[in-house]
Amino acid sequence: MRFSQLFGQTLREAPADSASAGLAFLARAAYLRTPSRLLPLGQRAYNRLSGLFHSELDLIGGQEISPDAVPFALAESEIQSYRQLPRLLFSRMFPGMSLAVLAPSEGSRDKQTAIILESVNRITSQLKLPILVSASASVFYPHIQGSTSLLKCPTCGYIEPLELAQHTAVSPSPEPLLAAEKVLTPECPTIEALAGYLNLPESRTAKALMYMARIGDKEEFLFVVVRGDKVLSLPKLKQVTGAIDLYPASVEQIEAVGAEPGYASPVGLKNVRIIVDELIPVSPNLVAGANEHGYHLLNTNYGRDYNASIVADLTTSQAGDPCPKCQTPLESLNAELLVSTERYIPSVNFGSFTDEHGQSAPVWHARIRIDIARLLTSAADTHHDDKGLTLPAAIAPFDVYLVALPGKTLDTLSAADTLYENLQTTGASVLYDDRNERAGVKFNDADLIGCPVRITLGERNLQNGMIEYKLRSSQESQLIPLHEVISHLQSTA
RNA sequence: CGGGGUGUAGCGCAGUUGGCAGCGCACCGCGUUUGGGACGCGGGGGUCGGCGGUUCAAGUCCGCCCACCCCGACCA
Repeated sequence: MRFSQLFGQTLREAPADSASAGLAFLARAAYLRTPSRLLPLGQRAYNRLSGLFHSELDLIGGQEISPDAVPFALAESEIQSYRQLPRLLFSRMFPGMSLAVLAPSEGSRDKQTAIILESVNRITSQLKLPILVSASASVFYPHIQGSTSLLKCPTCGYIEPLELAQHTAVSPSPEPLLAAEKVLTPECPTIEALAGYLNLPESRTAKALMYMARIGDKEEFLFVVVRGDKVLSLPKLKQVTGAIDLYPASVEQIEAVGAEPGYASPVGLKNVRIIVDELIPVSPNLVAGANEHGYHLLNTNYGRDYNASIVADLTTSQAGDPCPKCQTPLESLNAELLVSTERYIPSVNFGSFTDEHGQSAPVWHARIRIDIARLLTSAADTHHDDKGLTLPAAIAPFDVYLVALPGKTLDTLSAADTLYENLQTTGASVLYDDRNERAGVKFNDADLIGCPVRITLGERNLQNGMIEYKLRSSQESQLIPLHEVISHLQSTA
């Protein structure tokens, strides 16, 4: 590629709202304008990164399908026998890759997932990217400005996003159950107001949350109860209910099931799917709504006053909570999600097959999304210096940055043209800076864009038949005879 | 959800008591330069985030909305 033909220009100053140093350099170096708007240089780096994953997936039997082919639907129509499992499908669609594991059992699926994570790990270690793998098999890039909050155990290394971290089981409080009692609680539609009015800690209250859930092709009203001091985790609620989508119920929908917005309670509700957090059954004598405007009930107790169809861990953790593995207080950190893993509970819509014993069995699915665009920005955050990008050779947009400096007596430009042609015939990708610019401009852009090798053809050295050969990663350059450039490049590459 | 901030040329920014929309970089032309972001002269480029209001006159004042950034909090 001749630089004079390149689409997109380098910037002397980064956009003011650049989210990170790496993103600032990617914008300055004309790789991209925003993380989702790649320019040709950025697309080349993206393609190389994508190619690394493609090669790894080939090695472990991954097979590509078109981006709009739905793996669930394909499994239903194509999988008949246990001999056809497990399979790994993938498709490519910006900003990354979507993988689907189809397996004959939970164990097989998790094994396939682990194999994929090993492949991801080989690439991230090749690129020298520091990553964290969560207990739920997602991959994160730790970054101070990351948009995901993780909890990490400093002792055993347990890592999980805030919303998914498990809680340690709490044994029931020995407190005797008291009789329920209706009390007047004016102007107390929130837990904070209620706890303040009754002069009780928020942990002595039960909080009701109402959602409409899309489960399969049906819509269902969910009445969720968590303790007043806890925050509901929507991802956990999705997991335990199998809901694809959740959204808050409207006032009309709440009233339709017999509850009172602001003073809602599971006590006395009929024909409603009640789901409670696991802390509720072990927390006696909680204050809950009375389903009557302005009133709450003291001393409600799970099991005595109401029951639920599901009792599960439903709340978000926070820094300081005990590690579920070793009880050490968890620490929080920010990170970017690079690879997300979702493991599904089998469903009739996911396909079934005949197993070794002639019995019908459901297909187990996992979906893994690799965010290649974010991997690129993470690589830029990891690999840069004060002059620009220093991306690993495997994902740099070009192998060689060829600088031609015009001379007074020698025709350096046609010498550079020839070298450019010759380099390309060896298979090297070359960004040839043929612009009519001063040397400083070219060198600065070379540092900014960060191709692993820089070759400079100038009159000063060409008089002696030499060119200047410099690695982006090193400070010094070396002089090499012009006719040995190609062999030198091949021996060091 | 609340509070604060920002929004003006591709990028970075200035714009005072309301009075012709500016600067640096980038871009175009000519000339001089030419090994680490040159210089001179000339030039082009604007829905001042959007809608409405006040006013003879709004980038500027008022109201509403949108987007992004920072901080905080979070619910039936």
